Amino acid sequence: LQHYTMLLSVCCHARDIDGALKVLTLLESRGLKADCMFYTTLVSACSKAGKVDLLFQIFHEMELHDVDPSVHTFGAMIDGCARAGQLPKAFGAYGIMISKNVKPDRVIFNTLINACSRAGAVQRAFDVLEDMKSEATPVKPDHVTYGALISACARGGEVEKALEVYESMRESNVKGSPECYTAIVHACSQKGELDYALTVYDHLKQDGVKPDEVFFSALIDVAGHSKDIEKAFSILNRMKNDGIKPGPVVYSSLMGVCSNLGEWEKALRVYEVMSSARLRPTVSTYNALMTALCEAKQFDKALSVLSDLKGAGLKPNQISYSILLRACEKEGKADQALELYLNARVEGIKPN
RNA sequence: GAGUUGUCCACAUC
Repeated sequence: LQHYTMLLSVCCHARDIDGALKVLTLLESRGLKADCMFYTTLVSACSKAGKVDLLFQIFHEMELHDVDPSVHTFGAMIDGCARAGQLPKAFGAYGIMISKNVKPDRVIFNTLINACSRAGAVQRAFDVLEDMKSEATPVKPDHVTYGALISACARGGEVEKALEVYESMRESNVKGSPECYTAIVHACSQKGELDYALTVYDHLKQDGVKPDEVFFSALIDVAGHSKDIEKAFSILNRMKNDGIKPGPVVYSSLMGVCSNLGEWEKALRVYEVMSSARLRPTVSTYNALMTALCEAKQFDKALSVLSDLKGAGLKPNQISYSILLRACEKEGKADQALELYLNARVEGIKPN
């Protein structure tokens, strides 16, 4: 069983669901019995791959084999339903859990809150918060709870409410994670509230939380939405002052800002800075650069960025080709469009 | 060996 479980881990890590299922078949063909963790790992893999039906099939099989699902199993199920945008099913899984007398823990409640968040059911997320507090043995919100709630409000466009949650987090004894601060900064970006976002940066330091790259990336994005490209670039210096090296994550955001503001030459400069720092751009970095170039009618440069992308050993994605195809459309380059389209197909990219 | 929160890039939707 240990060996098959290791094999399963490998498949799940590679996001190879079919392989993962084969491991189950193999294991059974050898007369072995999968245990709860094994099934839960499978359920989690389905969850990440968005395969809800398969997820329930595995759950069913688990029951057939008399393996009792644990709170982890239900957590993975609820999350899988949520990722697939199936809020009723998520609560359905929760109901099954209760009926089996499995006690919901904090992770379960956090998962439910996140499920509501993804479905845009902000009020319901707060209902879950009340539910957890009024359990027989009350479950206290933690940093994940706060992060999920802030994100729920931000997604629902309820920035004021997000701020309330954020403030109550800071008033509580719960120490926020960088995610919570990033979420509130992101909420600011909707309103172009650069000043408040920078205040959050001060809070974070006051609160003794170590900012990470994603946090700075969010700050850069807010500066971009406030159309302040100088501020966006200056965030890099703040990072360095905090002893954090700018990496591909922040450069990717910066590239996005340049692109949104039509600054294609600055975008190219960012690209050069990245290469001289020996940072590997991500696909989204390349996409942002191609967008900037296409909007500036620098189509040939955009094409050479595409070949850089491939040369770096990365795979262009659906977005990469959408950007270029749209540029072809605007400039009447039908032949090039067809060629790109055929390339995309050959590379296994499905049109949406 | 298993479950939960954060950023950026095209399009579409509102």
